[in-house]
Amino acid sequence: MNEIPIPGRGIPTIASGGPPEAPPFPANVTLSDVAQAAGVSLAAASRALNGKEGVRENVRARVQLVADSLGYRPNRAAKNLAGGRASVIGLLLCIDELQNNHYVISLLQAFAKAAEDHDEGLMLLTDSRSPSKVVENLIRDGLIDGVIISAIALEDRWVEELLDAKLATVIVGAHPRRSDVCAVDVKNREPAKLVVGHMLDTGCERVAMISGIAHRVDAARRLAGYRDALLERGLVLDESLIFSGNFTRGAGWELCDEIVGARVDGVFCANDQMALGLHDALQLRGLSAPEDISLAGFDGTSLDEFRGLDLTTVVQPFSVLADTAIVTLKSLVDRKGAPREQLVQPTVHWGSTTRRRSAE
Amino acid sequence: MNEIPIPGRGIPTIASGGPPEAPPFPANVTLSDVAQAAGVSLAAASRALNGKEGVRENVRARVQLVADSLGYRPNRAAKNLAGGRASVIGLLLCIDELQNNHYVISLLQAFAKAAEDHDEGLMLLTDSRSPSKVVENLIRDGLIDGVIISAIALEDRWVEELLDAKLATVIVGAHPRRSDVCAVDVKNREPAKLVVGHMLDTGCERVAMISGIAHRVDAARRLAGYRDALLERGLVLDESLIFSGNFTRGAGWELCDEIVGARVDGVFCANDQMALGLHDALQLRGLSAPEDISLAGFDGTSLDEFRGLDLTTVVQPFSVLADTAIVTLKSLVDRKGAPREQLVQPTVHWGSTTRRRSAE
DNA sequence: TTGTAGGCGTTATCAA
DNA sequence: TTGATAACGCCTACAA
Repeated sequence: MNEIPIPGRGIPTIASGGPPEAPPFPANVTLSDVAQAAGVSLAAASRALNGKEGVRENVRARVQLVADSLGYRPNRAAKNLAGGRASVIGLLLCIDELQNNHYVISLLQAFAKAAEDHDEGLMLLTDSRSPSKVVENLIRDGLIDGVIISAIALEDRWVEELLDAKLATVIVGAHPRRSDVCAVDVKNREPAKLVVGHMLDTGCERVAMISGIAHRVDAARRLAGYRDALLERGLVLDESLIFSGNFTRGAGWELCDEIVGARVDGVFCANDQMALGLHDALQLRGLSAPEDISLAGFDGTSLDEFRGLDLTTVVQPFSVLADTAIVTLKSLVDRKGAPREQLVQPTVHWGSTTRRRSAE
Repeated sequence: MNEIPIPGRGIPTIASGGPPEAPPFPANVTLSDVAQAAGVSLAAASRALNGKEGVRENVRARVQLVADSLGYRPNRAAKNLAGGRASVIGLLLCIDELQNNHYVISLLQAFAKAAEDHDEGLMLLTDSRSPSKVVENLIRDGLIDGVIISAIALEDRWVEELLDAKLATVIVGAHPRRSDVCAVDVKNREPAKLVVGHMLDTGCERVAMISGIAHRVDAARRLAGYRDALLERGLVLDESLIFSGNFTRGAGWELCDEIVGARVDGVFCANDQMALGLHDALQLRGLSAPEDISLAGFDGTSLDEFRGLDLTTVVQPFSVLADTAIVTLKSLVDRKGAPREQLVQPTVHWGSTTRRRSAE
């Protein structure tokens, strides 16, 4: 065992004490450097640092100390190659959605933060090539431990291929058919019912809905919530008040005429984007919310709109969603199993586009 | 040399012919598998596949063929560990900018595509932690070959730290002070001048400008272009017509009153977001472009706006920007050197918010 | 032009 | 509880 510091590497011994003289970026210090400095074997150092058992507590503490003082950082490539985790997760999104879909952007943002919190790298995967190509790469490249996919931002065939592969996968949102996959989603039905109910309870008599893309699970659930609210109050369901949208701002904008023509006094939109589009169109017609029409959305992605607009909306807990998804994925990677479906509770932001309860 | 397929790995020999029986994802085939199947050594196979010299052409062809038929994919982690390139690049952005900054989103989108074209992985790096922390990780983790940073989407200290590190770095945009770094940017001054000139040449007599964040290079250059256009036509520069904005939609919205009060008949905005905000505000006042006020922006991020709005704007060639940046970074990683500053030519989209040339 | 062998930094499997 | 030692998959001198 050669205890002499390797020339050129400049490994400070513990005795020489204190933090390194702060060269901006000390030469890479490897596990073997740490082991040497701590006077233990490579294996012991590895175990100590990874929290595995089979190390005396005082040894573990010493190794940890040395590692810290040396500024040791494990090399992820090596870690990965050696069969450990890569500590990198993939996030698969529809690249084109990024442009105008605020939900996707918020998701991306949340995952960026959550990944950092979990000390995981975040690899951005996109769908511009064929699914199988990407999936292949994912699995074989050995660069990531698992994938998180946004169901709603991806064509079905993508999701299918991914799920059929044996890569650890967590889906954010719900899959229309498959239940053999871990999914993390926000509750859709309940809060939709809550918001619509609120409109009905604060003076609205004809509440319309702009629904989302028909075949999507979240859209269906929000629509169900709308129905729930009406039925619960013994109101008849007027199908002509359900306008079919597509989650885009343009949809809300274009449906304005029809909606105004239907003489409604409240509109629940399946997402904020459509609510915003509708709001703009209404504004141009000199109509405002909630005076003329109560307005509510879903997602909470428009809270920071620049103008006064303070939309009532169901706020997705993006950070919780991301965090949960990552925890689930890690658990999957470690073969610890994970719950099939986890529904996260959103909050409702009661903005100024709906009336306040008279009781308040 | 054992030519017998290793049990459990199921490596199809060439003789057994054709593409594998399409198990969705054949067991990982390694370089050594390829070498074995091709009847050459590991080293030879490596050389052949990596285009290094010292391999007979026919051997190279054969290895390539075998590799393809086996569906060989190099393991990036191993490649990286062995000192080769990781084939992963980092993209460092300000995570909060993602929310409302269309430029950043477009950039991200472009890089996602470009990275895929170059067969590079894209690691999303964010600025939520301290710079040095991230930089450290980048350098030591050994997962990425270099970083691309968006200058305008990052605090200066970030850029500084990154540049001071010895990691291969390309900056998209311009750095206010440092010139010792490779930068890729769009031309700002010329096209700004062109657009403003167009407004002046098509009947506008008082053209205002909403500038961007003062200390940013791109903002300064666009402003310079505005000045150029006026001066070139021998017009006096009315400083009161330069309104200071901050690149947000809200800025355009809020400046509307002032601008209308200044009795201008044209406004050049330092980016599209401000132009959109201004447009909305004008529309609410019953004013429209170009009848009342000619309007132009910069970036080209609003072309797909949902309503009729067809804004005249300088369109950034995002894909070219991304491609150039990646090529430059790769060249840097390979220590081949690269040009200090590369300016990419944008195009101008002549929309309906400015008048047409009378000649047309 | 080829092949052999050593090493990249970790983790994991064994003996001790 | 420890510590050698063999993988992991690849690249690259160096030797043949």
